[in-house]
Amino acid sequence: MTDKTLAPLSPAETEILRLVWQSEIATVQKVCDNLPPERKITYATVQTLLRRLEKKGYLKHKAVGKAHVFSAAANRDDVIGSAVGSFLDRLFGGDPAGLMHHLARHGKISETDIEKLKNIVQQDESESQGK
Amino acid sequence: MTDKTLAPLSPAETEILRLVWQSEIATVQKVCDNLPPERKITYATVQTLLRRLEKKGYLKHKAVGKAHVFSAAANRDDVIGSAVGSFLDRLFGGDPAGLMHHLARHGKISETDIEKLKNIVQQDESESQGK
DNA sequence: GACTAACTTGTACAAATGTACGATATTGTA
DNA sequence: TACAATATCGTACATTTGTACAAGTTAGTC
Repeated sequence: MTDKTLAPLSPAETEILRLVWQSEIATVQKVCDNLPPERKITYATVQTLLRRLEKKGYLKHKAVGKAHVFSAAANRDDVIGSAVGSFLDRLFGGDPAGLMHHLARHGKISETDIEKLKNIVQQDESESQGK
Repeated sequence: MTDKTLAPLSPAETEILRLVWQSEIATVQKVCDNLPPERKITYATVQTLLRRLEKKGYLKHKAVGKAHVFSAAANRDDVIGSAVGSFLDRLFGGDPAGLMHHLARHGKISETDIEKLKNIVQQDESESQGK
């Protein structure tokens, strides 16, 4: 057992959390810089979201110079897993195939992508076999 | 153009909307019945959510007997598309492959699923070719 | 050592969300 | 036709969410 289920992530928090995961030196400024250009949101707002993410246990920070550098405090894969899980529940009654189906039908995934997936799954199967 | 972007769906609303899509005769009672057993939520709450969904333009209703029967007022595929889209943006920076990858790595999809996907994609490709 | 630029902290606040009660209306039934 | 069961309607309300300003702090610079 790693962490006792953290408070749920809000959409805006999720967005910011992803950016922190993405950059190694995640300071408020850095996160702002990495926001998509169409995303109009002030420094102060990003800061608030980071604070909340820390309070909820998704992030931690250490002071470096006068700035705070944020980093993951919870396992990224677990967090993604639970976010995907509840999204799947809500919109597809928990069925991943429904989601995949949607993506495939709308050209969100190519044949190449599918080939890669196959490899991953096969890889996984042989692993659990050998175990 | 079909509908001018509706107000965003909240998680709870999404959950209920799916149940309406699912049952042909979606009355408040029916939706309650179809909730997963672990989901503790009263009749009144479901009713409020349905009302809000209607106000937002996702549902409409007609009176049948003393009850209201709800049904889709917006294209289901479009709604799912935009829900998936923003979810993807927030958690995977818009990259569907990231999501698929996650699902594959966590055994959420089998080789059979993948085979089916391949068919869908190939189908699609030949269609757009012939057009 | 005083300035200034870049930060953090404290706080605010309207709107959206999740959840639900009480009152009123409708309908089939005894 | 009066009753009981079942619905809807109006409303409420504590939290959470999204967004952000103002005041205080820190660290390098002249």
